[in-house]
Amino acid sequence: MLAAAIELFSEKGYHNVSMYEIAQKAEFSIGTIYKFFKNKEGLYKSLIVEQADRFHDALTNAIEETDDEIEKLRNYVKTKSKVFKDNVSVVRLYFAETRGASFNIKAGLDCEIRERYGRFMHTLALIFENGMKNNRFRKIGRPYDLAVALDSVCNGFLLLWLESPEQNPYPENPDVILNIFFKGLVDP
Amino acid sequence: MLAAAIELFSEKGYHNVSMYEIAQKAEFSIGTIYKFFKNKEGLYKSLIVEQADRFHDALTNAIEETDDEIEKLRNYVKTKSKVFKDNVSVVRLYFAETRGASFNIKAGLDCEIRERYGRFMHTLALIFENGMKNNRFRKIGRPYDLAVALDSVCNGFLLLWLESPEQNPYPENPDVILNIFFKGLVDP
Amino acid sequence: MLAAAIELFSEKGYHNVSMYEIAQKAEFSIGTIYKFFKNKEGLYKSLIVEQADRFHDALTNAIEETDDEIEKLRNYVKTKSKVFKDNVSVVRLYFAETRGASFNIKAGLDCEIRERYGRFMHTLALIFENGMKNNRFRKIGRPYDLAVALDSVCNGFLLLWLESPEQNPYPENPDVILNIFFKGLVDP
Amino acid sequence: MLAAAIELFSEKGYHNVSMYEIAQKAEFSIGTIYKFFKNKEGLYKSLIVEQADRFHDALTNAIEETDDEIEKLRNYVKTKSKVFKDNVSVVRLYFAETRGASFNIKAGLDCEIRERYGRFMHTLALIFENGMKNNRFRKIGRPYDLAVALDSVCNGFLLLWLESPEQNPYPENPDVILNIFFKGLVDP
DNA sequence: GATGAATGAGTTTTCATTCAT
DNA sequence: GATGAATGAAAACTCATTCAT
Repeated sequence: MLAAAIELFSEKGYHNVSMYEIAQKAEFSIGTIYKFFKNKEGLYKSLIVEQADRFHDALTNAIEETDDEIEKLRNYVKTKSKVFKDNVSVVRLYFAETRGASFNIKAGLDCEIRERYGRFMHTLALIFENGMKNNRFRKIGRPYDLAVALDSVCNGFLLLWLESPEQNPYPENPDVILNIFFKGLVDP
Repeated sequence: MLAAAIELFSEKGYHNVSMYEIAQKAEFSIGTIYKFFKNKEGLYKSLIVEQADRFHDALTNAIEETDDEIEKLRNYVKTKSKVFKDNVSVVRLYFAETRGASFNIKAGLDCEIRERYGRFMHTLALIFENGMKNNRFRKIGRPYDLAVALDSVCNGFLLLWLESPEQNPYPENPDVILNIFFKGLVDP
Repeated sequence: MLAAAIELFSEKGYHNVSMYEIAQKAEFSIGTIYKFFKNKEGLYKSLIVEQADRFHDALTNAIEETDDEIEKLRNYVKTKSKVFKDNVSVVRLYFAETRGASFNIKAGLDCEIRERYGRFMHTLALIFENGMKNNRFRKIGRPYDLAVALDSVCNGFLLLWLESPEQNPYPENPDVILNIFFKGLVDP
Repeated sequence: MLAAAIELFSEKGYHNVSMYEIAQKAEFSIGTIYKFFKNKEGLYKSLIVEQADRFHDALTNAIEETDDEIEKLRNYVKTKSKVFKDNVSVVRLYFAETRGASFNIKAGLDCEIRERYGRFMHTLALIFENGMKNNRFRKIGRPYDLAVALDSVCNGFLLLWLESPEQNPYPENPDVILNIFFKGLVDP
């Protein structure tokens, strides 16, 4: 049922999908959907939250696999790429809710996802913070800023790939992205 | 009239704003709106296109003010920050249409804005390309990738600031953003 | 102005023509139309009445041209054919108002035209009445019935021609129609 | 539901009846009407087609009840009179669509009914054709013309009766109509 | 428990009519 | 007098939600 809803919402957007369509695709009756979810917003919200959790869990796990900060970032970029490529249909919604402007549901309902996203950003920031303490990283910016920057760049590339996968292949090698941060554009 | 529409669309999203609301806020009658725009989609589209053009023009001008590549980037970041801060209400829509998933209007109508955005990315990429030719920039990535990366990072910071301006002040100094690119996080 | 209105009403029907269209076609402003006619209904009504009068006047004149009853009928059929062929655009409206069901304007407004039509039917009936008195006609029915019958048959043929002029040419010779009445289908 | 729609359309015309009115009269909700019919046009069309079929079927059956051509015509006139008197409310619509100018729905949708009407006219014409072959009928005109003429005359009388039933009683005896054709007005 | 027919509030859009210029 | 911009009432249609079966 969630699968059907995800696909439809992602393809046409919240407001262009009717409960009837979802019921059809899910091969359930409308009434049954309302047994599981309070209303359309509830369905959308729990769907988004579930997926966001899946994403963040996968990313958190990837980061925790190793103690080396550089390797952590590499794992992060690799996993983000993999997870998103495996869930193309959800990514558009995920971006809409976290990075763009979510107009899908009335204001206030989206903050739950934003909050989870914010929490994950802090996890990511910790890597930079620790790396700086270890002197593995130079102090070129505040850790949280760097976390936001890295995540934004990954999203930027993913979006490019999403729009035209053959013209803009998402970099196979995570270092293509990481080097932008690791190597200085100007300084030696 | 456009101002009223922009504010409402930006606040509540295309589908959560009725023509009646727009008419009320604009202090025009519904009929009058339909004299100026073919329909709701037409109003939204021309509004978005106009604003996107304004943004891209401002950014293009900022870039062209100087010949020095580094100064160009600095101008770009400064101007992007300034323009977006002066147009808070439109930025959410602009992001929705260019960076997120636009579900506002049926597929195909949004490509016009995406296309303009893509064209501007190429302009931005040119700076990196020339900088590399001049040896002002090291070749740490493909020019277009760097353009996407820089723009994404700016958007990331802007979004942060948009969500909670006091907690996340958008960096006053453009170098806070640029240093992430200029200085290597790892290399020397 | 009337010409433009007639053409549009006849082509698309009262409800599918807007005052704006009429104003455009007539090369007048909307305001000017409202100087001449109280409202859309007024325009339609006076237009219809004027045309109906023209038709009935032409037919009445044709009848009065001669004293011979058979010749009167012949003139009637000939003139009806001629007048209608010369005013194709109005005929559809005329039929809608007199023979079909006029749903163009709210009930009660059409009776004026029906009444004029009824009056003319009496004029036509008089021919049959006199013809019977003169023994030029056999008494095969009530004069008014015969008038209605003749007029109906003419309309039937005109309608046929109107729908597909090349497949159903309106009889050149009025006797094609009149013979149906003059000659007995069964009796010798 | 159809009954309510027929009555309202027939009384006020397609454009002067709102879906709300129909829903009220039918004691259904607007939404329910749209479950059964795609839109207002769809409701009108299926309503008209159904009724036209009923009429034509009844007339065709009446004709086929006997082999005698004169009796066929008598049955035709009798049945037409009966069926129309039993369906007063639909007759106005039927006339509007078949004999008058249908401006109810946009061009092209009405041809279905016209076509059915045309087909029936050919059935009627066959009676005259066969009657002429059998020498039951004199050859006073082309069979199709005679069919059109007979049908037109019936319609003329029905219309008269429809407008003012007490002033113009529809002839009880079908021969009142048929004699106009059977007996010659002029010839012996 | 599951269903899906029925509901009707809410939306977009049109267009006859007015009236300030 | 002529104009046509502005109005807003009214209409078609959709769809989230309910509830009797």
